[in-house]
Amino acid sequence: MERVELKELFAAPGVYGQEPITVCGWVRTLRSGKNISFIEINDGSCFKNLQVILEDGKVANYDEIARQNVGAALVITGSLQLTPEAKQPFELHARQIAVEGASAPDYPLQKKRHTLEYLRTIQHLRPRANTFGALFRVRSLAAYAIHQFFHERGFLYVHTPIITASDCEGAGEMFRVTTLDLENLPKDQQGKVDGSEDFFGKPAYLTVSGQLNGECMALAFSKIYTFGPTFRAENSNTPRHAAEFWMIEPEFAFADLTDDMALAEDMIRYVLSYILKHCPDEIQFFNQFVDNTLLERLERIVGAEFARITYTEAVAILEQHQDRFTYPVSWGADLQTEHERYLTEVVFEKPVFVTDYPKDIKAFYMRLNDDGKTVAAMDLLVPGVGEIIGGSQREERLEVLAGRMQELDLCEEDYWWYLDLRRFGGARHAGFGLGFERLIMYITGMANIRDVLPFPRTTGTAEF
RNA sequence: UCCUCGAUAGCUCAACGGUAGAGCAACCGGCUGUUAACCGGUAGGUUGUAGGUUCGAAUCCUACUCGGGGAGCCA
Repeated sequence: MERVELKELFAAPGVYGQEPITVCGWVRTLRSGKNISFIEINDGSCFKNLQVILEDGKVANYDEIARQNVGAALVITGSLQLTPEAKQPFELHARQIAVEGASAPDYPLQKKRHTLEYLRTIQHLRPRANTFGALFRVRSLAAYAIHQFFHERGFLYVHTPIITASDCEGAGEMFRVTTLDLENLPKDQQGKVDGSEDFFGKPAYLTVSGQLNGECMALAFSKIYTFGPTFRAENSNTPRHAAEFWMIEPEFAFADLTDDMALAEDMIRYVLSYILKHCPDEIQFFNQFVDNTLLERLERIVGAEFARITYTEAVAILEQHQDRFTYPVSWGADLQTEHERYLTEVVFEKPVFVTDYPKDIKAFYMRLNDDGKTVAAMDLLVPGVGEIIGGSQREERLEVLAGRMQELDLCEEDYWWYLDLRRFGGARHAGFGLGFERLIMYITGMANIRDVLPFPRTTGTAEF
C-alpha cells in the first residue's frame, strides 16, 4: 500500500498539493456531529496527530465512521489542506475511509490523562498513549545515537554471551538457567543437585555483566563496546531497578581512568545533543507534563563540564553537612543514596564523577592506586536518578590482581582465562557500564524504570 | 527483604461511625469548522480479600493481596 507517514507529512506538508494521499493510524479522539466530524489519528511515526475532516456526502460511509470508538485503526485517503490560521498547521479532507480494525466503547485508554500506575496495568496498550509514544521514540533514537557515537570513534560492537557458566561475577544474584527436570533433580553423592548433568555440564546463569568477556575483546581490538540485556535476580523494589535491563559496556585498551571518564562524558553529551536535535516535540512534551525543569537542565549539561571529585574529597565535603543526613559519613564506608544525591543535586547541581573509592568497597578487578588504599574506580552520579554509570581502570598487573583475589577468597582456577589476559600482552585498560534505562530516565525526566521499559520485569511482575 | 503511605463506579477522586457522591468515559438525544468540543438525559458499586469490634463499618482493629514512596543492593 502506498502510504504517507505522519512524520513525512509534518516534515513537508506543502509538497502534496491537492493529490490524494493515504494515511493510516489509530483514532486518538473523535468529535462527531450530524454533518461534519473531526478525527485525530496518530500512526506512531511522530508525536503529532493528524486532524481528519469528515463531511457527510463527501465520504460514502459517513455514519459508520462517525460511530467509531477511540482506538480504532483506520486507512484514510483524502487531500491535504494547509490551515495556517488554525490550531493545526494542516488537515486531511477525507474522501475514503476504511475501518481496518474497529475498537470498542471499553477501550481502556481514554482521551484524558491517566496515571502512570494505571497505564502500567495496560502495558499492551500504553504504547499508544502520548507519554509512551514519546518515550519509546526517544529510547529508540538514544540507542541509535549510542551505536553511532561508538562507531564514529572506531569502537567494535561486540556481542557477549547472555548465558554464562561463571557464577562468580560478583555483581549480584543471578538467574539460574537449566534444562534439568525440576520435579526430579539429579543428585550427587552428597545429596546436592548434580550440575554436571545439566545442559552445559555445569551450573549456568543469565549474565549480570559482559565485562570480563569484553576485556578479552578489548585486548584484541583495542576499543570495543557491548549493548545488550542484563539480568539481576536481586529482590530490589525501587523505581531504579529492574530484573532485566539493557547495559552499554565499553572497554578500551591503552587507557586509564581519566580516559574512561572522558569517554563517558563525551558519550552522555553526544546522546543528549542527539535527542535534543531529533526529538524536540518529545522533549517539549516531557518538559511540559513530566518535569518542567527538564529542557533547561539538558541544555545546560550539553554545554557544561561534568564535575570530578575523589571519594576522599567527597567525604570531606559531606562531613561538613553531617546534620543533613540520616546516615553518618565516614571514610571507608560506602556513600549512601542521600549522600550521592546531595553531591549531585545540591553541591554541584550537575553530573559528577566520584573517583578513587576505598578498595574494600569495590570489586576485585579494579586497579589498585599507588596509595595502596584506593582503587581507580568511578561512579557517575546525575541529579534525579543517582548512579548512572559505574566503571574503573582494570587491574592489569598479574601479581596485584592475584593478590586481591586471594584477599577476597576468590578461586584463581575459576578465572584462569581472565588471568591469562594479564600473562599474554596485558595492557592498561578501562571501561564502564551504563544503565540504558537510567539514561532514558535522565533524558526524559521519567521517575520510574517501569515506565522506560516497554514490558518491565521486576520482582513479582512479568505479566506482559 | 525492611520502613511507610494507600486501595471507593471503566478512569481520577469525595464522603472520615449513621441512606455511597462528583467530574471524565460509556449509552440515548441535540447541536457545532470542532480541537481535553459543547448542551440535556440514562445507566453504572458485595467500598481490594478474609475475619473482628459495634445497634450500625467505606470509615475503627487484625491478617493477607496488590500498588506508590523511602532504605539496602546496584546500572
